[in-house]
Amino acid sequence: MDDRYKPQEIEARWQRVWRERDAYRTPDTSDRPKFYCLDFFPYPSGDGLSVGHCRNYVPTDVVSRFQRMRGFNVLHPMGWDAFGLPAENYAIKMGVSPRVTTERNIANYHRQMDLIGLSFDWSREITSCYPDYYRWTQWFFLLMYERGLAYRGTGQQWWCPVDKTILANEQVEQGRCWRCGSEVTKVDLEQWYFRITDYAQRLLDDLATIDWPEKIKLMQTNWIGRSEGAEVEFALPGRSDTLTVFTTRPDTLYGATYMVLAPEHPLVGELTSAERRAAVAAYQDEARRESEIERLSTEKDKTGVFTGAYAVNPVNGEQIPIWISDYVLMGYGTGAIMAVPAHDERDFAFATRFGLPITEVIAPPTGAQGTLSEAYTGDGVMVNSGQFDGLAAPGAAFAAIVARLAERGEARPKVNFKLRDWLLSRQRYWGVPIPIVYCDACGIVPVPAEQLPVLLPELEDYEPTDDARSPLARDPDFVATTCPRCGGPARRETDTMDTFVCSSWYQFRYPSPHDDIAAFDRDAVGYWLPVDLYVGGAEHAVMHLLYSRFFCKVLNDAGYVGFSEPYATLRNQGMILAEDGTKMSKSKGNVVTPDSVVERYGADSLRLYELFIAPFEQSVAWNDRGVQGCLRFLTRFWGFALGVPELERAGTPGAGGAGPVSRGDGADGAGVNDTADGDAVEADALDGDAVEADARRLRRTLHKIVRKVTGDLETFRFNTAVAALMETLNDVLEVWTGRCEQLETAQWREIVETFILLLAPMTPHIAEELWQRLGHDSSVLDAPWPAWDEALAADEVVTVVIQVNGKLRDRLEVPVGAASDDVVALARAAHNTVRFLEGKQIVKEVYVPGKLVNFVVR
RNA sequence: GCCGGAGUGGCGGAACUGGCAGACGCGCCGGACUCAAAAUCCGGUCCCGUUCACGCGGGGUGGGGGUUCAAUUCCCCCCUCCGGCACCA
Repeated sequence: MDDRYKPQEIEARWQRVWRERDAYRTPDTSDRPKFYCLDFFPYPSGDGLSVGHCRNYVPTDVVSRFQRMRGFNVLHPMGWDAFGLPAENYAIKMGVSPRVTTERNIANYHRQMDLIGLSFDWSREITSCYPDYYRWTQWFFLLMYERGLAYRGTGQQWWCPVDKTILANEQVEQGRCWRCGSEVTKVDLEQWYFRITDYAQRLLDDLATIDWPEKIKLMQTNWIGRSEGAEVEFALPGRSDTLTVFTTRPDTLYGATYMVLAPEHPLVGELTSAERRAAVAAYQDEARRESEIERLSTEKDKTGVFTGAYAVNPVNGEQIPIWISDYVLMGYGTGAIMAVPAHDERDFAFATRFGLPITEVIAPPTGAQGTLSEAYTGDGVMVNSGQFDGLAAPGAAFAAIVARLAERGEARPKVNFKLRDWLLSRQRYWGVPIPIVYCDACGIVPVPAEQLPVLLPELEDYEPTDDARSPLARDPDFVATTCPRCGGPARRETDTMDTFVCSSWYQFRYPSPHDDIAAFDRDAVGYWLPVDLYVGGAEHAVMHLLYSRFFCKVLNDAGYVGFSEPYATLRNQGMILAEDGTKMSKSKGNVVTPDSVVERYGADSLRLYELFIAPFEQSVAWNDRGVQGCLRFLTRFWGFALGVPELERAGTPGAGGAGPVSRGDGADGAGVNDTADGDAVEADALDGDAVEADARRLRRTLHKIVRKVTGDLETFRFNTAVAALMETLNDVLEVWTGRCEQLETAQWREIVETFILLLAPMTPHIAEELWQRLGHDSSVLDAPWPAWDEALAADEVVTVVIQVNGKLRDRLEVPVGAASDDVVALARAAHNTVRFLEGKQIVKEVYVPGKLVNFVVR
């Protein structure tokens, strides 16, 4: 047998063997505890996987293998979020069906995942663009519809002029389309929504029950945007209706000196006086034309116009002018505000610009200002507020004012959320058809579940249009149907669903991926879910991760599942940047693929480096030379591992068993090297002779590394696990190459086999190969994870640091548990310490057992 | 602007509860092997000073202050970078 380490050769061989043995098949039932380990649902892009994607897949694979060795029944599946715009855009450009390119991309992803040795159970593969999957996506839509959670609504919506589709709120970032980056505009359209706002409070509350990164929880909390306040009615002179505003500071009501409506507010037309009509209409027009980027800019000066109308402040009966301005948003609260310039920065800027009165009603702790140079938004005491003067604000004042106005029905406590309903219809082809039919007689009719799927037809022409209609609208065979209710002629809905709908429920599909009577098997889902470990990038914090939680809660309410959070533990991997520290991108030509790395260094070295490169959650620049370092480590381990059976065959008697072996200069030299300073002589005395010391030391090292790697894998500290393995191998090889005959062969075997087991989750191919070469018939995949003995891992001797006035002066080796008086006495006499104590008075002695002695001297 | 996170050698990083700063890896320097190169192996590698040398001393974790016998770690102020939100009343 060739004894050189040839990673590509053994990796290809074992991958074939594992495939033939179906080694990654997860049984549906098992006596073992379950562990569901899931990666974010990937979109199979034409660019294939980069080493950046591996930063996600390698750690989850390591955890899956680790948990399997620890006795869990592990579900580690993979599938494809296969609908979406890139394939469709490519189809428009090249005339190739998105189905064809998507399948090609999937095949490539699958190949690359196999190449790096991922242990997916491919029998559970799911593909969201296949009818056997999207049939159930449509079923979920019907479930939402039945429960009153899917509705059609009109309103101003985000429109991406490049992708030619409507976008949900979460999918617009700083006024730009999350996918293509072009500026979005607003259009009025009737669209389909999911009523996620009904779940706002629960989506917020349940964050406390899940083990997710605080950063993600915070982002969701901010996105949901709960704020407590009150609704207050302002009377309109000469009219029977009132103007309702939402405010979080009812305690500032006496300072409300004007009101502002959003330009789109429905009452603007009616309220505007004849002489202001032209100016108001011009402003509304301007606001409508303005791009979202311009409108959202907080830099620009406030703009607005007076409507000529007035409202009555309910606390003091004063008439205050009503303005319109684009700084008030129609989509939040009531689209109208009471403006309190003295205590709100935006109102202050507006009032200053237009010369509106500013009345101070909250005095800061330093006393009332009289004239304000900026808005005071802090806590204080009410002033200029009639009977309420002197109340603490907002604290007591908030409740007092609301209670007083509530008596007359002019105010009520109110909680508002920033979260909006999820707009899910898309005017594009490559998505799930919405299972709805429009009948002239019956109106909106859902397609009955037994008639699903509504199949997505193949088209000749995928080009989207500017009129906000899906390309499906051009296919008469698709559009024309009969009404499921009355049997009369009807038209199909031609919009498709946001692909985030597909990915909101896929985690329920893997336990029963081929179920053709339900979206999922309840027992299987009851066994496997919630997902125990979910891993993906932080960029989906308020999109997929929010939608998916919402779906789970709806299923819970509908009685399909007994839990309301789908992902118990979430972790976000850091990004891998190119070697120059910039983002990897095809256009810059700096993408590193797993293919190129595997070709040069092998999959195990790639995997090891992905783990070693940095803490899991941290972004970091790629460095090919780092992979080289991992290959060196594996090569050195390979040589050692093969040397052990060789030693066994040579029949060299072990030193321990055959009694102390006199080794002359070599052993002495090593001993001196090992315990260079004089203090260490004591340690040797404890352990008996030097031969025995090596055996004991390596046994301790071995138990320590098992403890270390186990703990690190449990807590996602892969980088330090790898570093510790490298360090331990260095220690082991020092004895192995210098004086291997000092240990019994049985101990060498124990060391090498334990090492193989520790490496198995991270570098499965080399582990399996060496496991076989060491004489095992069964696969290392099913070997039990090694245990450690706390007593054997415990140190016998510790290094105690000696400080004088906090400065390091010397070190001392003492037995664990040595009496503190003895240690301090030894420390005081240590040869370097003495120089610093001479002629000084010791005012304090600090002894931290097993750690350090500090003499404070004067 | 607001809310988070992070600043440690030439580079990636380690130091888990306040207790030896720089583990491990890369790179670099020197050496061995080689006709040569690659690979591999051995030694060195935070900065300054001092010593023939083993050593020894001083400084040092973005900057400034503080608490403590002791601070990369805790507190206050400031600077820089990254991420999120962005007129949400």
